[in-house]
Amino acid sequence: MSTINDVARAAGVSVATVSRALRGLDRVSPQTRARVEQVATELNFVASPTATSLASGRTRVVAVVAPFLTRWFFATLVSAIERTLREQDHHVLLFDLEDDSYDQRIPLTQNMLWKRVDGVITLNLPVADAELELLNRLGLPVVAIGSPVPGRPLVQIDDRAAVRMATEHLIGLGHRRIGYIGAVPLNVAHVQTPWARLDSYETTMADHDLAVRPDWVVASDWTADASAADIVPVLRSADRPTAIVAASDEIAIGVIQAARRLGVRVPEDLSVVGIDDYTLSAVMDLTTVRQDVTLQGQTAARLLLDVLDDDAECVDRAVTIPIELIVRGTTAPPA
Amino acid sequence: MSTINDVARAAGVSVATVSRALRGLDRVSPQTRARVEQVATELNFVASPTATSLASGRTRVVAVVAPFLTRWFFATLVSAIERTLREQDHHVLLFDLEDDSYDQRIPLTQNMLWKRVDGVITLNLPVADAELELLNRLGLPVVAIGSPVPGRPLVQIDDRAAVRMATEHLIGLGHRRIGYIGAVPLNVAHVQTPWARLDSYETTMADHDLAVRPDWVVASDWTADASAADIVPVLRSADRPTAIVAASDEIAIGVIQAARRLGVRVPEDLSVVGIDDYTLSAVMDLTTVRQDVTLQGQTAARLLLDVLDDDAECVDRAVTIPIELIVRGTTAPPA
DNA sequence: TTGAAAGCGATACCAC
DNA sequence: GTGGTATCGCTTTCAA
Repeated sequence: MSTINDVARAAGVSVATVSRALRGLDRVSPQTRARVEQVATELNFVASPTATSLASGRTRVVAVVAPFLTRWFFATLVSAIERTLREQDHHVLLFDLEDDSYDQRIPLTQNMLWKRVDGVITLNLPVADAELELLNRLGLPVVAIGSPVPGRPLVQIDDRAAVRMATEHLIGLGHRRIGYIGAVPLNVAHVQTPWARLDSYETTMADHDLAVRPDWVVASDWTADASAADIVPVLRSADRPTAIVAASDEIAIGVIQAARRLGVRVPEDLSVVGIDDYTLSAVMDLTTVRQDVTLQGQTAARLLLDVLDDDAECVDRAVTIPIELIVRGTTAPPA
Repeated sequence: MSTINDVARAAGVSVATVSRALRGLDRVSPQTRARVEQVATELNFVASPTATSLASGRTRVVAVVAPFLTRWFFATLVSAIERTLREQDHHVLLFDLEDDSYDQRIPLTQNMLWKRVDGVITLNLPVADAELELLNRLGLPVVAIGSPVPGRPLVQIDDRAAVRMATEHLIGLGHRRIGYIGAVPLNVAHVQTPWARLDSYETTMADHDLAVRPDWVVASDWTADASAADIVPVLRSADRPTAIVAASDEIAIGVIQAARRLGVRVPEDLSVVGIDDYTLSAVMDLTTVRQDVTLQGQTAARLLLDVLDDDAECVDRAVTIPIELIVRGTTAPPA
């Protein structure tokens, strides 16, 4: 492949001129630019990004850092981010910090980021102190989604409002005996979303003078498989709740399947509401609070691009993406 | 941050020695190496990957190219690839070629790859002629998953065997009236997996002297929402099949939900079998042919690393990952 | 075992 | 407008 020297030689100009011409800078005559562009095309010239980065100090690459990837929420975010960045000629370097030993994760390191990326987008990633110090020391712009990174802009939904919306939907239908699934196991206690959601459930119940029964609040990792197992004792008990708020749609689907297996009819015997509006939620006819995940990804990417392009201040701003109740078939008034 | 010069100065040696010492090359005395390493640590030195790449010609970055990302299959692959590559100090540059206009995709370009990555892994990506020519011209090692790239190694499952396994499971249960969903709409006719699966269904039926009824072969894009809608006419017809082979688990889930809505009991009135063993398949109690997606990703990554490390020949090899029938509750003998 | 110096392929400043 | 050239930070001969 050809270098800028080849182009310069073939076009009969200097490399400086080629560089200017191809990057659309001014101080290049139209004829010169045209000739250079033509030669570049003929020679299949594309500037070496590695050389460009070394000289300019910018990589046009953004690190996207996720604690998992296989979950729908994260994959959707990554997709949205990638496409938004690409529109501005930026690329995504992806880090899946999942460890083989569950309940742990790989830490962010200098060697993942240093001189490799211009900025970072974290996806629901609670950062450790050492990581925070690293990001600050490297002077990297960061935008957080979901879980905040101290001092950095944050894109999120209002978790409390989402759960309140779900819970009050059930209350509005006449439910009084309402359980909750999605309390966090201790090992992920540093993630805030689960806490905020659980707390909002409790607050909302209290606001309506409804009792929170400890045995109706069940912990579960956020998979359908686990929740299907974890909810069984609640559904089996003689006096069970008439409705369940699930912290996510995947959890909700687990609950629905468990109910079906136990002969508990949804929604006649049990109403179930989730949060997310996951890919399968429509087909499962699941009532849910929708969050626009793609919009969250786009917003974060644009926020970061603004900082990178304008060298603008990386403000400690928080953007909250609206949510929306989608009533479908898994909720109904209690029997 | 510090450069190799800072380290050299602080350690009282030349940059050449620092370079050798830190990369573990020989011809460095143990004492020198120790001193250099210590100084490097003290100064938080990490070699600039951009400078290293320019000098060495290698980026230690691999492009992972997918037509979608939000689908479970692709996200799982990407995750496996990222983790495998990271173990060998390689990174993933991610490209989601999905276009806003559905049924189309962004093409691979020189500027995505040239001097930016050392190799490419394609995920179920049928490459156009121009793209193939580009990959060859750039001399990039490529490993394909799912959809082959001519002349390059391929990691796949045996789609035909998978569908045969699913179909014969139904036949073995006594079914004779077996339908199929997952034929491709015309706009994605270039993807081969759907064709292979459909063809295998037809062949298997023929091998067992069973009729393939055209009205029981339904086209559908591969989402649960679509399949739930597309299967309705079949389920509604007076003489409907007693069993359905779905080209994927997501499709199968759509079928099951449609059946439920229409009052068709699964598996009493209708058996359903899928392919994948998707995240929700267990909780949905879906009989399926499992494919190990993580293993496919790992295998592809290792294949590519072999080529990159050993400068080995990029053989036109095909690795077929085994599949396995998982019998669960959505299949049973016909009434 | 170590060091000097020539690349790698662009950018960007400063003359002209 | 255009060209010369120092510079980015490392790798890699080649000598010593």
